[in-house]
Amino acid sequence: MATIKDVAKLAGVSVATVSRALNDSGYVSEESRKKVEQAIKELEFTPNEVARSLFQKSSKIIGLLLPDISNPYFPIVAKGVEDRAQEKGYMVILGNVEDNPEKETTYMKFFSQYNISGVLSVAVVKNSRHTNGPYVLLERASDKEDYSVSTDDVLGGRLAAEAIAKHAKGKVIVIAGPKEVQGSVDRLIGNIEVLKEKYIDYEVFESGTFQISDAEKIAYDLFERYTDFDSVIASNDVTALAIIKEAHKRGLTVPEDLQLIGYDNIPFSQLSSPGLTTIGQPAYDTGYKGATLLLNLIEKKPIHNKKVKLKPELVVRETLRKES
Amino acid sequence: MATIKDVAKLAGVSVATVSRALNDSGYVSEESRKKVEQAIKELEFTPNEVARSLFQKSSKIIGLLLPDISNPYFPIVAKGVEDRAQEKGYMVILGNVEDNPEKETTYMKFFSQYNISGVLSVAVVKNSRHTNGPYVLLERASDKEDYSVSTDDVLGGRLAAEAIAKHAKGKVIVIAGPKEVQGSVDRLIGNIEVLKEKYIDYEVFESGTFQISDAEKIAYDLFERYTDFDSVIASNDVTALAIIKEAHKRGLTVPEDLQLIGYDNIPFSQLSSPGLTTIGQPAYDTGYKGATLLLNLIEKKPIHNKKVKLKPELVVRETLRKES
DNA sequence: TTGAAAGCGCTACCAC
DNA sequence: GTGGTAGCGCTTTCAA
Repeated sequence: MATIKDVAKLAGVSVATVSRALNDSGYVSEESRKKVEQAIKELEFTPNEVARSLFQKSSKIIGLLLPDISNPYFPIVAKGVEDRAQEKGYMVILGNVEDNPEKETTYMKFFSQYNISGVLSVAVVKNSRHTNGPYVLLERASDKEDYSVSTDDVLGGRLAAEAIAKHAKGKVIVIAGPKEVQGSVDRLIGNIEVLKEKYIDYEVFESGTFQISDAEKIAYDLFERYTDFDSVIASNDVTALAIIKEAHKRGLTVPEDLQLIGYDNIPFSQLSSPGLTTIGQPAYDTGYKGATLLLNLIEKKPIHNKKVKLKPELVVRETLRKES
Repeated sequence: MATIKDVAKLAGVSVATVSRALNDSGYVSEESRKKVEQAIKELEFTPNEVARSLFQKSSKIIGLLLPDISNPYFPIVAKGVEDRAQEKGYMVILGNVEDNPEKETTYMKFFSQYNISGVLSVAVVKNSRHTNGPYVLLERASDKEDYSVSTDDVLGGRLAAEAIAKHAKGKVIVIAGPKEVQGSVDRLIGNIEVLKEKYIDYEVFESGTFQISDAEKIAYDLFERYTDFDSVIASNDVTALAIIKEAHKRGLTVPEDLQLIGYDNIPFSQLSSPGLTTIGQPAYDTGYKGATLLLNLIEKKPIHNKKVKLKPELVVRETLRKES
């Protein structure tokens, strides 16, 4: 690897001049610039970012903390982050924290050891802000956090309940996600608001988890616990998919015997059969806009909007009954 | 952030001693070590990895190149890599290259700028070895590559075909993945070997892609093109799931009218209904063992096995007919 | 407009 | 056993 010294020698100037040319800082004569550019090309020189960040105390890397990379929703967020980061010449380091505060702490420590310039977090843990640097919360915004991009979950909850309400005949079961997650309580609020407005009979089933591995158990428990329902509002797509499967196992047809709606619009909700009607979370946008916000913070650009709110939308497929 | 100098001052020793204590290199008296440890604790000192890597010309970061992070198979691989890396105190930087050689080049350049100590690649692009450092290929091993961990795809292909053959009545359609990918040609070889051995009527349908977005089109084309088949061997689970859906749309029941088998055992194959019978690729193990191999390479430990081969296995669920 | 030189935090050599 | 110091590759004063 060629260094800035090699470039300087070849170009017949000092390293200081090369550095200035590299960063467009200070004065460099047209002539010197030409010579430097030529030398850079010849040596295939690329600046060593490690040395650069040692001096600047900040590297062009951002950290991304995800709760569960095997849940297909998060890779999409990650892709949004990655795309935006790459546009701005940043790399992203990914940390899978699995709702484990210890892993989160470990990562935050790593991050600061590497002079990471900012972090994006979808982690669930409260008070997890172990950094003084730029930090933006994704998806699970709390009131106290300064910067965040999240989806209007109350609205999403309303959308889901409205869609279900239109064709509900019997009781509606609402599956509630973990109470610690603001987003899932908001959805529940939205669900219930609508159900009450329309005087629809419902019951809330606490599932208390978002982990993919538990979805099947939830589905099983649901049918063991209740019998007199014909509609369910699931807390996420994974759960909804598990419920479809369990319903089929029990000889029920979807949506005739049981209609249901998911939440997230993960890629697979499209491939299930019947295709899952769900609420689309703008996963990619969340990542992309989150990264944009973070990068603006890092570059100390003026921020118009500390809390970006995205809108969810109803994605109609085949798990809701037709007009009845 | 406290630095090594602060520690030295507080402990009343030189920075050299602190460094030795930190790295267990050279002699440090018990007394000095105690004082240093005390000072470290007091100042909450953590070594600056950037400075360390500037000197060592290598950071405790490994790069992971993935072809498509939204394909649920890859996040599992990533998790295996991440777990192993974290055990050894390494971080992983993730790059989503989307079978795009340019993005791959960009990442490799980033990696070298950050003195990354090694890279793990599941990327499809040939001759993509833009590095002289430790490099291990995952999943898509070619003959020429020195280090790799991959699954025995011919065996996987055989397993799939054997399972299908047991209950095939009419023609079997074999969906072939992209020819550029060694793994998918190997699977096809395995498929055909068995089908020929058993004198089963089959046809090969070239799909030419692994991208999730194309799966539905492939499924549609399949039914438009052929009518006289009752079994399909899909090139991956995503495609298989799309075929189930298309079959249902056309009023066919699975597995009675159409039996099929996937490949990969992605998490969702379990949640589909009926549950998808498939060939399990040891995704997590691939990542975990790949990282182990890479880390051994980095630490210049003796390598027993340059090309690790993992065994696929049949995962029986509900898309194959019972004994007929 | 340019270059010499200091220094970012750390490691490793060498002398004591 | 220990400490002084050079130097990793870069940026940024400061003088010239």
